[in-house]
Amino acid sequence: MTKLQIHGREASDASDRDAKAQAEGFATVRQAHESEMAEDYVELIAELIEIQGEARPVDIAERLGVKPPTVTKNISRLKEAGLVSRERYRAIFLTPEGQKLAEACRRRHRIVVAFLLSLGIDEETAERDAEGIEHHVSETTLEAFEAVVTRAHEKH
Amino acid sequence: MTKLQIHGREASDASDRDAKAQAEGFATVRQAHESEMAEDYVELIAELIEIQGEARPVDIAERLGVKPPTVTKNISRLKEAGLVSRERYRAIFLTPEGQKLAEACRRRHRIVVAFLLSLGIDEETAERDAEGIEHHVSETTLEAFEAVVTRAHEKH
DNA sequence: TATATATGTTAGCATCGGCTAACTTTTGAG
DNA sequence: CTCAAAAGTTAGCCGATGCTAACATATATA
Repeated sequence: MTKLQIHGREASDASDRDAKAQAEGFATVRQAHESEMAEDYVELIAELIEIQGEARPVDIAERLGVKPPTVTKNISRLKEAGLVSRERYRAIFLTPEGQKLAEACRRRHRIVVAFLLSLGIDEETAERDAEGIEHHVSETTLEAFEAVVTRAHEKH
Repeated sequence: MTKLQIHGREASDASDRDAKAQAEGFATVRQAHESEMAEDYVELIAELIEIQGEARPVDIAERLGVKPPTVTKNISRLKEAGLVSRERYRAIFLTPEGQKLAEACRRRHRIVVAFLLSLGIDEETAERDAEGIEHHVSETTLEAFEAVVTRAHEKH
């Protein structure tokens, strides 16, 4: 097949690689979206257990801004995924795996918020943006954020 | 109703406000997700028109890492939304509104990438993370990013 | 110009994560 | 202890965004 055709694709190897890398990037974002629900829930459940001693659907629904049936449905998905344990009508607990994920999410969240604050962004915006950004930050970028925060603290 | 009950919610006004703010944050993230598809498509269409002279479904599919029928379906959604114009089996064009959105997205994308690079992150990771992050960056945060990039450039 | 191949569309399906309405269970106040 | 209200669940709906299989159209080359 001849190269550089007008319609029949395959312009060059370079743009093929570009396209592939781009496609992988979008795939990564789509995967991140799939785990966002789980991450948001376990993070919130850990938070609620810490401040209230237990996590109940009604509180989760209120804080996520969704209705109780949505929470019920998603909690059962998390149970299937092995992240939470629970019996009908009872409070929700994290499995060891869920705790591990929650801990990682909370660390990441803290770092992203601290990083945004260190740029001079106001607290409310920092929290809001962090909520969306945190799910899309690679470990590499997270470490860079952490370094900035540390440096900002050193300069007190 | 008495306050600070074990089961009957309403712990305090402060935590009520917290919960509300948190819920709004999650709502913002969900809204961002709804516009992500449109933003990714118009951004990519503008890019393809620039580098190839036209945007065809096959290229969009390849670069997004999805199958052609998905592109057909989403393009028709964008057409309904008034962002693209097109006739069956022909290349895709952006309406003035679509061009405006594409331009805003590309500017935001450029800033986020430049910002991550200025933190010392490698190009591939910067591109990958930017793809996910860009949809969740408020104008406030974007300006802070821009300022960091500008300062980094000034330092030669 | 005829036709094989590349491109594009349609139809039909699945999953995810929202919702409302209606029902069940738990809880706490009287 | 009873029973009303709060909390939780179930059933059934919707829209978004993916997919495959089958079909339609356009294009380029023999």
